[in-house]
Amino acid sequence: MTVRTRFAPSPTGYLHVGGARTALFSYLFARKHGGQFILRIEDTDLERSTPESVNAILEGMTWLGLEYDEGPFYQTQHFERYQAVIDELLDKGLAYRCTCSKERIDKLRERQMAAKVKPRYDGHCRGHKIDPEEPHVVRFANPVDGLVVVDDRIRGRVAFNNGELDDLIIRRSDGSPTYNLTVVVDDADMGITDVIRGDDHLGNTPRQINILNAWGKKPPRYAHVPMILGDDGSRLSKRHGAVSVIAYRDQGYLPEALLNYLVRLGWSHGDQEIFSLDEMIAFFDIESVNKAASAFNRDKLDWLNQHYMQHSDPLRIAHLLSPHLGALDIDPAHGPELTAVVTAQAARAKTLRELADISTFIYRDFDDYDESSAKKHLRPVAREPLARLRTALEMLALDDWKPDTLHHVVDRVAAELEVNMGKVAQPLRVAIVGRAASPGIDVTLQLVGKEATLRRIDRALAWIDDRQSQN
RNA sequence: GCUCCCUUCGUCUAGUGGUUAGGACGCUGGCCUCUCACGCCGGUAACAGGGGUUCGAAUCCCCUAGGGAGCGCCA
Repeated sequence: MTVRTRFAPSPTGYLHVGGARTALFSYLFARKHGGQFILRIEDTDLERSTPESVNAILEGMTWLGLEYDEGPFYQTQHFERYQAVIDELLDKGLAYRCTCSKERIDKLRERQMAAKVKPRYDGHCRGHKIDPEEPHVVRFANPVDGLVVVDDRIRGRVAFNNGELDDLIIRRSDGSPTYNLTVVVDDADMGITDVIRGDDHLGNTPRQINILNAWGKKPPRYAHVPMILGDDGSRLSKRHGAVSVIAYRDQGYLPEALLNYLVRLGWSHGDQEIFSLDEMIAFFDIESVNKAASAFNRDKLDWLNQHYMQHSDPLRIAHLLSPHLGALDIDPAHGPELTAVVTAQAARAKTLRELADISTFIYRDFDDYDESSAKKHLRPVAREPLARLRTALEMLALDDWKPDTLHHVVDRVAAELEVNMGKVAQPLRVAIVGRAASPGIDVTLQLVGKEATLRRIDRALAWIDDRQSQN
């Protein structure tokens, strides 16, 4: 039987990192076994489902590159099928109509909590003859005794006592089917062989297995993956920063970095940290996913993101960087080759956004000098080196405005003045960049260009003079 | 309250009866060096606690503690 997995989010919000990891695991499992990965939107909650959320989920999946072979399917389009199955269950006496009021159920729950027992429906309407015309819900007649065993690929064997389970509602009084019924029907109809989902569903699994068994279908294999926690160990939420996959994109993270980060959360392959998608597919093993929840750690994501910015094709990074420059009102067309910027700066930033941020000096004059940098390097002693640099650089032909010649010029000025390279390069750097950090001085000058370089040296000279005259 | 699940450095993890408990992020010392990064070398730091089983337990069993999820006419 060929493996078929699915990712089945409910469209009540964006695609968050926990869902993304579940999707990734399902995707990898399917790919590894040469099977299919299916996307199914669980939109049966008409109240909370929105088309915006559907779009956000699809957008997130696309950005991550988690390609599905079938779908997206929408449960709202399967309503007739669900009704048919419920009717079938009703006909066979595997489900029954129930007219218990919410008030009665609430009271029952209250009493049970007070008696320190697990709140559950008491089967009051079981065996009652109820007129289908009367307002009612349909409940699944759960087995009263015996054991349901979930043979989970991650959790191992988890047994539930049927006595703990109650007769869950499978059709609401408005006629709509409920979650536990719809998943079961869709998974069976779609031939899903392996259900990989969040472990908040572990408790639903025995109920679903019971429905499947009653209905005469073979349950799929299950794998319940633990949840992702915030960096403080509590449930991941907005207050931990971004949880939406799209927010990571907007902040300048690379999809491969997020994927790589996520795959290592709860799973490992020896000591390997860096995984291409192909390697993930080759090595991923659902059985070795950890049982414990894990905390999301931004620092490690940053490290991976920088790694990929540094080691990916500069042309691709350049394309992805472009919009971030645009957000800073910079048109990269007016400047050096973007790939040159990427090559020079990638090792200096954690995100594309930061990469854009530290590269603005290449495109336009900075506003103010970084205070401590200017104080340290634009002192009166820097006047002479800067003046000499200006003269020497001005004489350079545009064709010679290249790293090696530029390096020679700076080197020569330092030699003439019999000072260290740093005494010359640092004032120059602050003059050009506005602060004391940038790529090598030769590369920095090349990226900025001759015209801006001379202009900024003049500005620095004026600044030094101005400052001196004030004292 | 009840049911189920979980517990190795701060964090992600390796480890499946015998290891100086390994790697990675972070932090940190150094090297490289025109700066900042990158890179390289080194350091810091963990088996939740208690009982067993065993010649020997991070590894097996039990208990305790702590954490989590579920107990919807949500998914």
